Amino acid sequence: MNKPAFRNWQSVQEEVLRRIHSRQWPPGELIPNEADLAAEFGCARTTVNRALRALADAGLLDRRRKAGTRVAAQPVAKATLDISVIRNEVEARGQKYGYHLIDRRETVPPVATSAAMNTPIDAPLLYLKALHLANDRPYALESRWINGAVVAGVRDESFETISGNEWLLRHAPYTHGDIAFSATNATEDEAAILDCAPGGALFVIDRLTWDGDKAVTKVRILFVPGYQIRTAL
Amino acid sequence: MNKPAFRNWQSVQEEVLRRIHSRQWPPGELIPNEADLAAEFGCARTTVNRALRALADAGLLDRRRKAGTRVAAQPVAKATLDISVIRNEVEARGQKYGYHLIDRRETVPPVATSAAMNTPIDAPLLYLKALHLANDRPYALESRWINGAVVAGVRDESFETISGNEWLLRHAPYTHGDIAFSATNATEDEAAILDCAPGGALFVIDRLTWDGDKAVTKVRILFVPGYQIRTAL
DNA sequence: CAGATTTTTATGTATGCACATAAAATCATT
DNA sequence: AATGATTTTATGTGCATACATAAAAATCTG
Repeated sequence: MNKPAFRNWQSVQEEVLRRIHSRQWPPGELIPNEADLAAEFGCARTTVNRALRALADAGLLDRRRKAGTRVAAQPVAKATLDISVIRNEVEARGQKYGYHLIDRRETVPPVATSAAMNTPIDAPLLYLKALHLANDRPYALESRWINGAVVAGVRDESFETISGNEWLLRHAPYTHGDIAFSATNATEDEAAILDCAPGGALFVIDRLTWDGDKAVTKVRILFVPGYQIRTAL
Repeated sequence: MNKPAFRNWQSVQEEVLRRIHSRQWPPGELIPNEADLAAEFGCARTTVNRALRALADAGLLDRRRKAGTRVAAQPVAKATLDISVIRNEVEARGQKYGYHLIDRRETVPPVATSAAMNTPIDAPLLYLKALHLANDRPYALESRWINGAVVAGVRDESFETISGNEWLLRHAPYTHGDIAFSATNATEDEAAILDCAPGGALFVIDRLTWDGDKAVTKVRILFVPGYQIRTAL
């Protein structure tokens, strides 16, 4: 075997990928250790490590100290979705973005909401309901609860020209959150707002955001029928 | 300022994260360069680099050569979904997994399918339709087209005891693919199979897998109403 | 032989150094 | 002032080395 000289970690990664795809290293198989690969590729172990680590991050390799590195038996496809600001999403499609505030009030939320956000059962929260538009057509309906006790200055914001989405991103720090995707049938109300048939299948994003142990905001976004969120594998 | 001694890249990352979350480094702001941070943290620049690179990968920092590193103005939340084998998904919930093959035939697909898979319009493909069960209840309905010209040995597999999902993972190499999530209303047929109301909102995963420039398989999976896919941010 | 202990080994990471590279900033030239 | 060449600078990466750490494997011990 001549030495093709793998001079950078990307080329090493490509070669490893090639071997995985070609089944030269089939799923589940133990691959040579870093030192050996480094010798074979004619580069430093650091470089091999970088390449393998990236592949492990991507879910294609399983690595364990001492046990070695093996090709993932079931490459848990990691679909990385970019959940951007809706405005950006719409504009990225080359469409005109529009925003319309439907409701804004400070009120005591349903118990399910205060429970999920871990707020006192009788504590009022700020509620926002707004419609996002693409080329003047309904695009997504956002219903949001904001914890005014955590987010400074929300009560002074009318949200008539900026969505909770964007405002919070700019003003509310957060440490972590979780997100869920699902599908639901449009209620009569929702159908009227989104200009679709009642019962239409809506794509749903539910998101709960925390700053330490305090809930910042809980939002549910309903997308019009036909909406797709896509990504490469 | 005393020196807290940041001895590893994780602790550096934590500190940087803390400064971002606390708005000490607000969104859009340029942060000190690697060398300065290394000096401040009392570690090597390499270590700072590792920490910042990881954060950039996560979408929290924007980095450009010479221009420096700044806090992402709009931290595109990257939701990383683990699309595992359905069997694993079910079993991970502690439920009993079941599988039932509904249909298997070799036939010429609809033009939309052959177009998407870039196969000759009159070329027959292998079609599979199967139901995944959790605790003996319908869980997901899989409809799949497989390119027999690309996948060796598919024609010899009955798929009566193993899903296309798992079989392909073990036997068919692939280089890339794309995936889309959406919502749809259950047809009469689908409702009957999934034991739900016709028109019920189903969560949909569409996936198209390639090996180089040849399509390997195209699959649509419909999940029963109520299905959620979730992840942390 | 079971169970505890030690050894071995592959990955994980910190460091100093060197150089590559992209892009902003500056300077030179017309 | 517009254009183009040059310098500067922050990030990107490679490498040799050293040591840390987890976990498998081997060894010891009762």
